Amino acid sequence: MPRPARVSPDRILAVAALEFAERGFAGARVDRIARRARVNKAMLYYHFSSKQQLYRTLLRHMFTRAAERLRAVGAAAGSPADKVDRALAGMAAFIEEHTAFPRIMLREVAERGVHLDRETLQALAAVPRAFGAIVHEGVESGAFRRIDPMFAYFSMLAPIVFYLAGAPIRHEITDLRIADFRSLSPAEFVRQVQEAVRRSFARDPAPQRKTRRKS
Amino acid sequence: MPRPARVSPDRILAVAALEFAERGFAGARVDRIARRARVNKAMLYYHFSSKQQLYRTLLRHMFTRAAERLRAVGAAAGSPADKVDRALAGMAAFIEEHTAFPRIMLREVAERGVHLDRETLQALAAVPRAFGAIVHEGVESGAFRRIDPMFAYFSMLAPIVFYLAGAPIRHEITDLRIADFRSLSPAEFVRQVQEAVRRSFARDPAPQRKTRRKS
DNA sequence: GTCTATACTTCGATAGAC
DNA sequence: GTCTATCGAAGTATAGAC
Repeated sequence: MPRPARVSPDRILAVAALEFAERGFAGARVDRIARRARVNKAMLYYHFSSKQQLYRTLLRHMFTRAAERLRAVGAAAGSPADKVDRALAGMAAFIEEHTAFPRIMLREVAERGVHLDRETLQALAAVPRAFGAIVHEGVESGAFRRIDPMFAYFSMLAPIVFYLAGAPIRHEITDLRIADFRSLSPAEFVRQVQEAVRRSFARDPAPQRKTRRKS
Repeated sequence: MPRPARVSPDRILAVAALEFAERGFAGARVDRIARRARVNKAMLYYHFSSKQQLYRTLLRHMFTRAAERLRAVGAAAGSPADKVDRALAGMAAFIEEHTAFPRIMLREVAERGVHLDRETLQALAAVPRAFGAIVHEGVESGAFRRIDPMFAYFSMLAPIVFYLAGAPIRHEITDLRIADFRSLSPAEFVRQVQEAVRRSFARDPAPQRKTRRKS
């Protein structure tokens, strides 16, 4: 290892994460990113050829890290149910460490992924795939009922992303005395999701009424 | 009723929903909204005093309609479990009728509600409140286990919003042959959520292992 | 690799006639 | 209520010295 080079690209990426999370791609200002990263604009354009390129690089990094974390959970020892618990807790921890992550994901879903190129989409796809591997193992081993992996992914991750990212709005509503939206702490919320998922995925729950419901 | 007045304000709002959903508040262009609504910019500013005012008016309308729909479900006859099913199906239908709605919600959560004033937050708060009323009834009547209303709201709605809004990205990933993300149809996905929520909310499921899990 | 200065474009909003 | 024309601010990106 020669030297701790690339200090300014890394600092630019860290600042860009905050800016893109806070304002979105269109609202983000290259000037502001450069200033807060303590480099000038020309320097930023020297490292990243455009605003879009900077954005894509940032997202690739984020998705890759999140997927690595999930793959580590999947590869570790434990029952499928334990892995699901740990995957949930792991993503919640990842989100609290990288608060920009859920906000950018929320925005990108709303934008239909228009800013993402093939490479970035590949990094993104690794996240649900890591989730899917865990769920698949549980289904194959008979620990879970037959569950669509994409359904599992969304029913697990979406509530956590939404709840954590939605905290400021709930606090605002509570502070203005519009309604009392004080509710579960993030940790407690994650436990509730774990509990719900455990019940939902379990192979043979208590025989409910045998009625079939329509839409 | 004198006349079908206010045709242009309504048309502006309809077009603005598409523009704000597509580009976000910062990315939305007032010029584009005016052109696509077939009014000129000065006319738009005559009806809505600013871009922000237009945005807030739009959101108030959307939230109000969604909440009304949910309150209708809550007020109708049926068991709490049936109402939960119908609330889920109702929100999915609402989203498919107003595709701008989930995208704007996603963005607004990411923005921490910075564009919303008191009146708009009031309209927003009515949505989880209508959900909460249904869940509360189920808990009180003993049909459901003790569930935090805010947890119920997020675990029900977030997957549907995310899944429906995320369809274009999944299709893109599938089309580029990065991964096969073809999965459940929207209707089938909603049924899966209904099934999962039924299992999760049920009062006394099959006694699982009595182990307690940590984080 | 790093800087200053600026070219070029597009935006939100308004003036003022009709 | 509706229009055309335009202002002033702010944006992305680059030129060119060091």
